[in-house]
Amino acid sequence: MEEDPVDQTKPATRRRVTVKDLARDLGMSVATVSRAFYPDSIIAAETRRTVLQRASEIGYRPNPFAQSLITKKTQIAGMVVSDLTNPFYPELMTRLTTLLRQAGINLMLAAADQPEKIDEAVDLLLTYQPDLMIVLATNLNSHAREKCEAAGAPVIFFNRLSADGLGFGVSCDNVEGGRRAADHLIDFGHDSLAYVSAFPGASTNVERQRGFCERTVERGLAEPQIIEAGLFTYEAGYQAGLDLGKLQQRPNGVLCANDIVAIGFIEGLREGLGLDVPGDISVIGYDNIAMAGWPSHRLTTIAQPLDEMMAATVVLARELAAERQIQQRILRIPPGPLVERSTVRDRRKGVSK
Amino acid sequence: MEEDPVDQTKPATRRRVTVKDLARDLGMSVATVSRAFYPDSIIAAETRRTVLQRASEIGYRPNPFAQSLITKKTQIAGMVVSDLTNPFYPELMTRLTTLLRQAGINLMLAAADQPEKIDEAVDLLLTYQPDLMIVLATNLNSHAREKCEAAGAPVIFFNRLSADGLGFGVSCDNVEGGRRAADHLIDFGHDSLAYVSAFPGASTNVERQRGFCERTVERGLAEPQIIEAGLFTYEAGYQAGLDLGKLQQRPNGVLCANDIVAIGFIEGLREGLGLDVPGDISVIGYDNIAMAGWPSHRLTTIAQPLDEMMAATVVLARELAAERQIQQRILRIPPGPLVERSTVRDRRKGVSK
DNA sequence: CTGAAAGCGCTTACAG
DNA sequence: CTGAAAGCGCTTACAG
Repeated sequence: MEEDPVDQTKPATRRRVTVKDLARDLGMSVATVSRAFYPDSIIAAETRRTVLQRASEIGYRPNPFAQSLITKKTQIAGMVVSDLTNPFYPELMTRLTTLLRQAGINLMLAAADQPEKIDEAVDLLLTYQPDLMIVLATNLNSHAREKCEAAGAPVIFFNRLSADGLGFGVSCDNVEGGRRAADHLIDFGHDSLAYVSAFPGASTNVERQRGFCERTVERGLAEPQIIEAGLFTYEAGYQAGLDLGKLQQRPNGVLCANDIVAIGFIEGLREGLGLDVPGDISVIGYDNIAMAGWPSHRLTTIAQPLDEMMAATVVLARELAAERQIQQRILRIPPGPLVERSTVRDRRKGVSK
Repeated sequence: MEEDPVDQTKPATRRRVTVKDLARDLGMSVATVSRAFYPDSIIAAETRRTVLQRASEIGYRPNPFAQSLITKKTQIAGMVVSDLTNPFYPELMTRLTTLLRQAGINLMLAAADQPEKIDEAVDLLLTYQPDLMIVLATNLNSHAREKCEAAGAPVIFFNRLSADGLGFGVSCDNVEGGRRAADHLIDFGHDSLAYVSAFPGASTNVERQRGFCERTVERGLAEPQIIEAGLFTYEAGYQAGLDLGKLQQRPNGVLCANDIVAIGFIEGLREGLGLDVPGDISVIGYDNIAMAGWPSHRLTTIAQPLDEMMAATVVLARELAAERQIQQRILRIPPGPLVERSTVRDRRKGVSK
């Protein structure tokens, strides 16, 4: 029947519809059409409605590249990650990306399997003139931070703060979290404590340790012993478990720098040293990742106030994507609750349980 | 001493250096300067050297937005993810991002905590005219795929293929992987097999199941029983473990759709049914994620040929970012080896082990 | 091989 | 409130 020789053999040129097309279609100038997309610009309400209406009909959306050439804003946030083996971060990334999208901000990724290579990745990303950077799951040195700022992209440190305390930061009160862990252990009759330390340059690690140790001493116990795991990984935690054997006095209550370290640590204790958790030693983690709730782990842990932390980040990101200069600041969110599961034993004497 | 009143109080205007600046600096035209950055353009080798040299001295890099306005290429790949709770994907993301960066391709993220919302995320991303999309850890419906292609972004499905078999795909030979698992179990004396199925719409799941079942029958055993977990998650695997109790005949060898399901499944068996793995039942996973090697799991599993899969993806991405039209194709990589750990027992009679 | 000019798709003073 | 014009930072025919 061949009634339809319209088959477009040309290579699907899919020319995007442009502001000119829409203007012609509406019999308006491109200037007017353009204005309809900016809430602050002066344009008749009726005109705006017409434009927006027709735009969505024919599928017009302003080309963000052309926009950014003029506005110097890209609505792009750079997300800098490295250590994605800690499940805390993937869990976070999807949600944060979703939230930012709802605020009209797109995420470009700068990742590096080796943390030292993160600078190169950031460099390429900077080429795209992101309005801001969000640093997750890695350490960004001051030099790199300055480079971002020089390129017009202020940086938000999520969860960890930068070493020099500059830049924007969103983090929970890790000192307080550490204190709570100490209280919990001591309340439950533990009298010999230890802290499993992870990356020494990470503020989270340092602060949790400080809170934990401070509070322990305040409560009249000896300063907790420190076991250096060195990294925020399962493997490092596992090794720390083995290393516990080298301590002169065996602690009966331990706070680990985070959940993934705690999970490795407990395995190390069990497999390597044949110790029982919580029978011989009680262990607390930090973060409350999904895995902490798995039957194989049932880890008692301090939760992070994730929702609040993300909400704060989005607010910050919106401001930075919209405005020019904002005062740098650090946002501190109170720590989440201690989630009791099965890795802390009640050692109180005379307490029937 | 106040010898240095040079403090730049102006708000760090950081005007980016532009092609004009560089041209003026070199006493050349902007056209010539521009050409230096395109290997294929006609320009004296000497001139190119000079330009590139000076460019890197004063920190000039072409503005990709301005470039893309003309070239219609953005060097941006959209990465579509959703289910990041499966550790397989985060492990992958960092490495893939790194590799793509080395090829000069930047990654923009489209994520959604609920898989149904992925379309909206893709929509916003499309605004940035990515040269291609890479789909990971989620299902993209045909409609969304067509939308991407209509917007000029061909899509590469990584690990999973699209339901309709269209688009580009990089995946290992999951049928063969399933067959190997069957062979291993049968070689080790198992005679009653089962498959724990995950998301029914995922090609990985379907193919592994098919290979496993086919081979089992070929070897003369009864068709494996199917336990429906429904999702690629720990929780689904755990529930499947409990559900095993409902089977009329208890299998002694099981292949799970992937590692994270297998880990949950084993826990379910242990905690819920009091069964011993591998004493009562042998279990094999698929992927060989880092967690499979942890002492708490020691999961026997079929490895994915990740390096090859990523390399193939990068090659594809480069082509798509550079050229106009490329024939769609599916790349099949042979499966990785079966990694023997501690979740499969040797049941052969008369074999001293 | 190089340069002057047009133009990519937008926004934004500047007039009216 | 709207339109004509300039210009963002580039690339690419087109001449030479």
